[in-house]
Amino acid sequence: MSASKREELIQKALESFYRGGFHAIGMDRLAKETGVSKTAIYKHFRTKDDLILATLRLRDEQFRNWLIRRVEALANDPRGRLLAIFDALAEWFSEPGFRSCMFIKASSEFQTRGEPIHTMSAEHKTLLARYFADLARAAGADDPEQLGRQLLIVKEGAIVLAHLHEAGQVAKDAKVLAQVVVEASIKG
Amino acid sequence: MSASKREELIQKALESFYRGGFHAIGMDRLAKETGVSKTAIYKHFRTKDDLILATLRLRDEQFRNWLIRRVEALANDPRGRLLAIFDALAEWFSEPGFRSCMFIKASSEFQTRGEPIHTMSAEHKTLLARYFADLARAAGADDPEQLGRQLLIVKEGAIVLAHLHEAGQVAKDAKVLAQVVVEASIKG
DNA sequence: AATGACATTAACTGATCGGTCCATGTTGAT
DNA sequence: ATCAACATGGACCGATCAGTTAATGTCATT
Repeated sequence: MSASKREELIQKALESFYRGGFHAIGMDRLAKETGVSKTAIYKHFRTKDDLILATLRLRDEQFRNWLIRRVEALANDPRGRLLAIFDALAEWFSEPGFRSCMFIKASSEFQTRGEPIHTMSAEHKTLLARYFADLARAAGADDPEQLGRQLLIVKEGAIVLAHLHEAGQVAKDAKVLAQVVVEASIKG
Repeated sequence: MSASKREELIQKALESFYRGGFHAIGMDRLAKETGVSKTAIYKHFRTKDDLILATLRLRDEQFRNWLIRRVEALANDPRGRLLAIFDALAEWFSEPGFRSCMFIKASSEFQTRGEPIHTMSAEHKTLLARYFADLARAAGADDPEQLGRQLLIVKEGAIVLAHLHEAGQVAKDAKVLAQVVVEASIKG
């Protein structure tokens, strides 16, 4: 299997797991949906968990790249970018395929601390917190790390509720919330 | 099976599902863990989903009762109670058995809108938003519904992150965040 | 003591689980 | 043309899935 074929498999597995859930999607169904035979899958991934980890690595990269680019496109100054996070989120929520965050779902199904999938989910959130903190620092926040963590809390809460309630309303509430906390955290 | 026996079954099933996950816990294992035979379970619940719904109804009642009582115990004025939500959360996060929110996990495993379990999860969050809005109204918030929804966003985000990162730190960040937004939303 | 209503265990259904094995392609280098 | 290397589908493994059936056990009422 070529490297691009392998990436294609991971991408399709990602979509299947995202739509169907990790435990709910079996390897047989996955083989059918990806078009790659089970034997071929197990040539490249020792276990289902390994494949899940590969999809999460891809998702982490794709999501953070997407977010960073969207934020950069939507605003030019650091303070504006902190708020643009939530405009990007609103766009995501309104996509027809939106089904919450893959890592929230992963940590819901793999709950034990120390479990690789759980750890991977935690790391994804750590990287986001770091990105937010970098923006906060550039914007001159009094405590950029804290502001970063707070904005991450808002983001995660918004995702959970957008999946359950009216996503447009949730996005608006989250943005107003972000404005308030950013305002309060940047005295300059 | 007596009514109290039935409640006991639902309570034990709740704990099993909370610890193990909904798809991951099979009915055989559930029978073993609850001490109630599979036949007896199916006498009272048509399907596994029906049993899950019963556990969620119980959880909704227990969690909201617990939260309301904790909040009432921790503060006497409405404004203080809005913030006490996050002191109660901190207590919950530090419990050894804390494993995120049962409804976030339920909506992660049952993702389709309209599905009873998904709907039930959404309703739980709606009831919490209503409670928060009631407190916000009593505290004289400019837009109590909005403040209620915003505090719910903070709560859900904090739960997700407390499950992944250092729970104590998350609780502190959430409380500071809540203070800022409450401050900004109550001009009186 | 006999009866009826209920709970129980345990075997069983067909389907699916994660994972393996094998016999058959398909391919590229010699 | 041959051969080695690899990919393939599909059968297969024992275990488990949700859910059912039937035979046995328990117990209160009569």
